[in-house]
Amino acid sequence: MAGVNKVILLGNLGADPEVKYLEGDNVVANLRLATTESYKDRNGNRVDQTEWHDLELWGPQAKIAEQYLKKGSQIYVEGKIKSDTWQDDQGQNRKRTKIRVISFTMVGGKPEGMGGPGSTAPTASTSTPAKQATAMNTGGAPDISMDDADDDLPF
Amino acid sequence: MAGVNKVILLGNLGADPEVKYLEGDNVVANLRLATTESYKDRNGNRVDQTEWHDLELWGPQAKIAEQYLKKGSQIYVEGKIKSDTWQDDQGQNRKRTKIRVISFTMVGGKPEGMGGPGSTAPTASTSTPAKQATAMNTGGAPDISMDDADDDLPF
Amino acid sequence: MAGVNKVILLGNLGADPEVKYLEGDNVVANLRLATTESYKDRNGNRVDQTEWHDLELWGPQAKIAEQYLKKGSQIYVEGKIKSDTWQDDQGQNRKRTKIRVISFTMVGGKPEGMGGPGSTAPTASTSTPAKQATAMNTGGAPDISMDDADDDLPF
Amino acid sequence: MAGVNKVILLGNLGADPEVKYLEGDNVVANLRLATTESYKDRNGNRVDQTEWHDLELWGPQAKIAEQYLKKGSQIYVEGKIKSDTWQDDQGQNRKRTKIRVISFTMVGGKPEGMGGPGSTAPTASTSTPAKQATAMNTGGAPDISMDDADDDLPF
DNA sequence: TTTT
DNA sequence: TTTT
Repeated sequence: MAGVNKVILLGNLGADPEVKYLEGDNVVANLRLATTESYKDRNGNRVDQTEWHDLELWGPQAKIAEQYLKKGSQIYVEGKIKSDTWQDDQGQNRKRTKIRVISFTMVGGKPEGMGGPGSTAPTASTSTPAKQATAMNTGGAPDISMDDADDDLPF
Repeated sequence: MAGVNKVILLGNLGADPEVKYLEGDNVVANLRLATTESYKDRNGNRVDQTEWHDLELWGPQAKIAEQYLKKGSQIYVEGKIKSDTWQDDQGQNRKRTKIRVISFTMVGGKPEGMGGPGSTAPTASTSTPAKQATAMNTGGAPDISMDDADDDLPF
Repeated sequence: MAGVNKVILLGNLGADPEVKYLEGDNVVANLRLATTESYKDRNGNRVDQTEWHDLELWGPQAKIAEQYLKKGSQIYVEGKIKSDTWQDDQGQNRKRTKIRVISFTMVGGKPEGMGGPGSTAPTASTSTPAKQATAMNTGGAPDISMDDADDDLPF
Repeated sequence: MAGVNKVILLGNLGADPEVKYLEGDNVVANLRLATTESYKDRNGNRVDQTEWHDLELWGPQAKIAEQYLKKGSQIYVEGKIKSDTWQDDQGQNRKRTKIRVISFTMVGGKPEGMGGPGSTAPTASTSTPAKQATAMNTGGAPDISMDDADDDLPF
């Protein structure tokens, strides 16, 4: 049935991306993203509330994340909620929820360590012409709008 | 820092709302929402993938949900991701993620038992006049756009 | 530079789709969508405010719209804002804004005239196997999640 | 009827905000926002496509925009589509579409001239204590999540 | 556990 | 011009 499962996040990475290269050309990156909201409590005091999100990126996006993102990077993300369920050692049902990223884009300009000589490897755009070039042409700040609908990923 | 944490869902309820009346006028409703996505696997076979979401509504929204929603209802939801973390009996860190609903609206026409004179329980609108009226005045089909930003809820 | 231009609509069609078949296999459908919002004015009177949106769909989506949507259909839409600018006869700059639909889905169950014998033309799924089938397999209610990023449309 | 009319934009201002102070305490700000999308045409050449959006902000938001935003600022915006229709001199029906901003937030760090002690005009926070403080407390980078649903604006 |  |  027709359904919509959409997540939109804007926040900062709490750590560098964790990237794993799997067999069969697959790459997965895991990111920790903080979204912070400020509000006033009933006494008028400002309170910051931070929510931490586990993001998962696959394929070319994982590589771009590895290359350009690091702790503190501010990104805009579109994705969907995805949970894993399993039984733990005690036979209890467990559930873990993460965000499967559909697209993301860096905001707020280039990361500090970027733009220096050789820092944005010019070979990137030639080695993976179509999608990697996307990142190169924006001057280092990856602008990723590719849809992963056809990725046929193993889950 | 400025952050965005937004969820948009369109799906069907897997069960009737579970509503709890708490001390101090507070009401909370929990909903189970299914969003189903269809795609083709690498063999061209159609696969349905259902994600189950735990929704939480507070105050007037909880009452409207109790009044109008039931198993099978199709709703559009805006909310935000919210996790609880705690330690279980074994001293392990646990996390549970749910969707705090900001606004929702029923889609696909009125529920079957609705629309006749007096069919919308009059007690609901008297207990919380202002906002409940929102639902009443649309002829029974709740159209809820109220923001809960000022609810000053206990979390 | 990285940008986001996203529109999310849920509303009803004010008229049947207008479909044009162009040279070179292209098809375009134009829809008029109403989104209605209810609010209370300063006197506590309920006011309905309707916004009309011009939607534009291309290719397989246009055909699915032609086949399944009609005046009154309730749909959920994701798209982006797109304006045309030109000079009119008086040499004045003119601008027209429409929504280029990325994906849409019908909500609220099948249209009335659907489901009967022959009503969901079986030839549709064979003539455009991959994407048209998406609509067929949902039993008539089109569930369209295809991205049109690669359509390479003439604008 | 229940409807959804939601716009999400991430882009840069093409000019400084234009702010008008109206009778009766009302303030309105108009912004020009560019969202740029990159794609490859059928020859594999990268093409940048920029869409310009007319944003309209009212009340406290207009003042915050005036105070903190300027040409080039990168902002994330949520709003809704709103059109004005009228007849021009020739008796022709005309339509102009703009985005009524519900909330916005600056991205990419503070503006350059900001952050020092006293650098954020203290008069702003006193004139509209509650909401302006939102901007003050984030260290100058306005983080605005207020809903304008209750503004009861003159349109 | 929903829906088509 | 839709819908409730």
